[in-house]
Amino acid sequence: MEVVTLKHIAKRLNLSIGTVSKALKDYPDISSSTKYRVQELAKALNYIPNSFAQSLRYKESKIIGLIIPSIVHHFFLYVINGVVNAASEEGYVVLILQSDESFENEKKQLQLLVDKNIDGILLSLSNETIRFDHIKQIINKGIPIVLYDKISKLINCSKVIIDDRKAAFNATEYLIKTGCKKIAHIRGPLKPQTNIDRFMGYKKALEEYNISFDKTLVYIGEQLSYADGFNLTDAIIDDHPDIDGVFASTDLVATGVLTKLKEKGIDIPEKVSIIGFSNWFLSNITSPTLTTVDQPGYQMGKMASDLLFKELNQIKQGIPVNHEVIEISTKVVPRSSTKSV
Amino acid sequence: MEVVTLKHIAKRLNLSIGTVSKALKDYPDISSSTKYRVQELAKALNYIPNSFAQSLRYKESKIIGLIIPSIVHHFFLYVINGVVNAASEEGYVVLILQSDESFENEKKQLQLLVDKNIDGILLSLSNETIRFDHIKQIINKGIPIVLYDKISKLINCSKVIIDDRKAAFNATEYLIKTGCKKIAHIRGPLKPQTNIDRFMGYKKALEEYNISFDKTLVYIGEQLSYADGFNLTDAIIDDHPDIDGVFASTDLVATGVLTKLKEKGIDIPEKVSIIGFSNWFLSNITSPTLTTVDQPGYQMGKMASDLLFKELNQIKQGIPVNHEVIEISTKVVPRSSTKSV
DNA sequence: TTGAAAGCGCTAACAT
DNA sequence: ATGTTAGCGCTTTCAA
Repeated sequence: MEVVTLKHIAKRLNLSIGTVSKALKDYPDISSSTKYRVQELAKALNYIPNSFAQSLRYKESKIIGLIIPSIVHHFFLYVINGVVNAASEEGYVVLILQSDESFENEKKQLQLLVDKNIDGILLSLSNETIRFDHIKQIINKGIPIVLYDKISKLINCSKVIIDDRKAAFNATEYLIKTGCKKIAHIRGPLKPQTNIDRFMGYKKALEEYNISFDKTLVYIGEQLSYADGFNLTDAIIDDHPDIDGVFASTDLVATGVLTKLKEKGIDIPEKVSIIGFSNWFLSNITSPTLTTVDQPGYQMGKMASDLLFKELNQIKQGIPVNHEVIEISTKVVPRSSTKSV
Repeated sequence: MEVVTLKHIAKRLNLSIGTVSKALKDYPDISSSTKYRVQELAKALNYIPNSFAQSLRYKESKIIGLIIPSIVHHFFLYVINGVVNAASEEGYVVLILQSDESFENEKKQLQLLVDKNIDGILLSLSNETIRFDHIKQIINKGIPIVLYDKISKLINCSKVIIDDRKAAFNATEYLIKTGCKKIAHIRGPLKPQTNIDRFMGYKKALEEYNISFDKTLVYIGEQLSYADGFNLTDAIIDDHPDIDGVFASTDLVATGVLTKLKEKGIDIPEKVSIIGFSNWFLSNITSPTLTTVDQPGYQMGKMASDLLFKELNQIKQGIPVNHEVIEISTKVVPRSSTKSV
C-alpha cells in the first residue's frame, strides 16, 4: 500500500507541492477551483498528513506524557480517564507510562518521554523519589511538567493536589463527631508525603478535640492492602479491646478491617466505626457500606491536564509562564460504617 | 533553552553534520579520536536525537496504539500492564485510547492513531462494533493490527483470545461436579460475542451432563455490575426457590449475588453455590471467598504485543506476514463459594 | 577519514 | 493564482 503524500497529489493534478499544501489548508490565495480539485482528490486518496514531517516543522508533537506510579491502583484509573478525555478535547494524545514506585524507573520513563519529544508531562512522584534533579533538568529544557497527587514543594512547577492532611482531619473529625473516643489509625509506610499528611491530619483532629494522642493506636499497613487491614485488626483488638473507631488510609484497608470485625462478631458501627479513604466502588459494596473520603481522581487528571495545556499555550505565545498550585477539595461520604451525626 | 542538534555539535567541533551523525552511531569509517570528541561533547551538551527527524527518515515511530473498550474495568488494567511492559522491552512506547464501547469512538480513536503514524495497533472491539470496514482499511494500508479479547472472525489478522465458551463450560461443569443440579446463569447483554460464548458454554455443559436447559434460568445483567447481581438475585430466588447454583458472567455480578444471598440468609455454598468470572482481587475478599474463572489479562496483553512486534519485524524484513490466533487457556480457581469436589 | 548532497514530507516566505 | 525555494533534523550514499 503506497502511502499518499502531497507529492502524489501534486503530480496527479499537475500542481506544485506548495500549492497542494496551501489548497488543503484553505489559503486565501488559491483559486477555489484548485482547492476543490485538490481537496476532492485528497479525500479520495485518503490522504493523511505525515505527523512526523509536521512535528518536525512545527516543533510540536501534540503528545503529552503521563506518568503513573502504579497502574494497578484504581485511583490512577480515574486520573488516566480525566487526562485522556481532557487531552482529546485539545487534540492531544497521551503516552502513559508507569514508574512502579521506583526512582530508577521514574527517571527512565521520563527520559523516554523526552526522547519521544512529548510537548509536556504530567507526573506523580514515585514513593522512592527524594531527589529531583532529573525533573528539574527537564523543566530547564523548557518542557513543562505538572505534578499531581504525589508532589514535592522543592520542584518549581504547577501542581494539582488534594490536601491530604485536611482530608484526614475531616475523616477523623467525622468519627469524633459521631461519638468515637478511641480511634485507631492504619497508615501507610513512612515515605510518601501523603501517608505522613494523613497521619498528621488524624493527629491534629485528636488534638483539636482534646483527645490525647496515643501512638500505640497507630498501625502501619505496608501495602495498604485488604490483607493489611484484615490482619492488623487482630492486633488492634488485642491491644485495645475498647476501641470505638478506625480511620484507615485506604478503602481497601478499611474493607479488610470491616471484614475482620464482622468475623469477630463486633458490631459496626455500634461498637466500632470505620472510615476509609478514596471512595471507589468497593466502598459501596461492602456491608455495611463504607463511610469514606472522596478522592476525586478524574477531576485531578482533568485539572492537571488543563494546567499543562495552559502552560503550553503560554509558551507558544511567548507569554511568561506562571505556575499554579490547585488544591482539590475532598469531602466525607457518609455511609453505614459510621454512626449518624 | 536551546535544543541541541547535530548542527550545533558540528559547528562547535568544526566538522560536518554527516560526520557527527556517523561518529555518534559508531560508523567504522570515522577516526576514533573524532568519535571520542563528538561523543564527549554530545554527552556534555545532553544531546538527544530528534525523534521526528528520525521517524521521518526511518518511517517508523516506535509507537504502538492500544485501544481499550473501557479503562474502568480491572481486566483491561492488567492488559495495559502487559502491553506496556512488553512494549518497553522492545523499545516501544504505547498510546492508550478508549472506545468507551462506542463504535463511533472506536473509529475516531483508530483514526487518531493512524494520524499519529503509530507502527501498529492492539485492539479490543467495542460492544457496538458490527461492521469492520474501518479496521480493514487500516490493515490494507499496511498497518498491522492485533485483535485481543473481543475480536471478530471476519477480520483477517492476528488475534489473542480466551475461549469463553470453554471457560464457561468449565465453570458450569465445576458447579455440576460439586453437586449442583439447578443452575441459574446471569449473562451480559446480547451483543458482544463473549457474552454469547459464555452463555453457550453454560448451555453446553448442561447438555453434556443431561440437565435440561431451562431458559427461565437465564437472566440478563445489562451492566454486569454489582447492582445487577444484587438485584437480579431477588428475581432468581422468587422464580426458582430451589436453585442450588449460580454462574455469573463477572466477579462483580457474582459478588452482588453473594451479598444478596447472605442478606436473605441463604447459606453459601451449602444451599446455593456461586461461581464468577475474571478472578480479580475482589473474589479473594468476599466472604465466603469466590470461586471463579481466571481470565489472564496480563498474559493477554503480553502475548498480543509479542504478536504485533513479530509482525512488525516480518514487515521490516520483507518477510510475508503470517497471522496467528493464540488462545489463552483459563482455569477454574476453587474457593469457598462452591462445595468441594 | 571526512565532507557534500540528496531526500524523508511538510510549510511558508518569497518570487513570478 | 501558482510555483519556487529554503529549511525543520537526521541519515546515508557518493565523492573527495
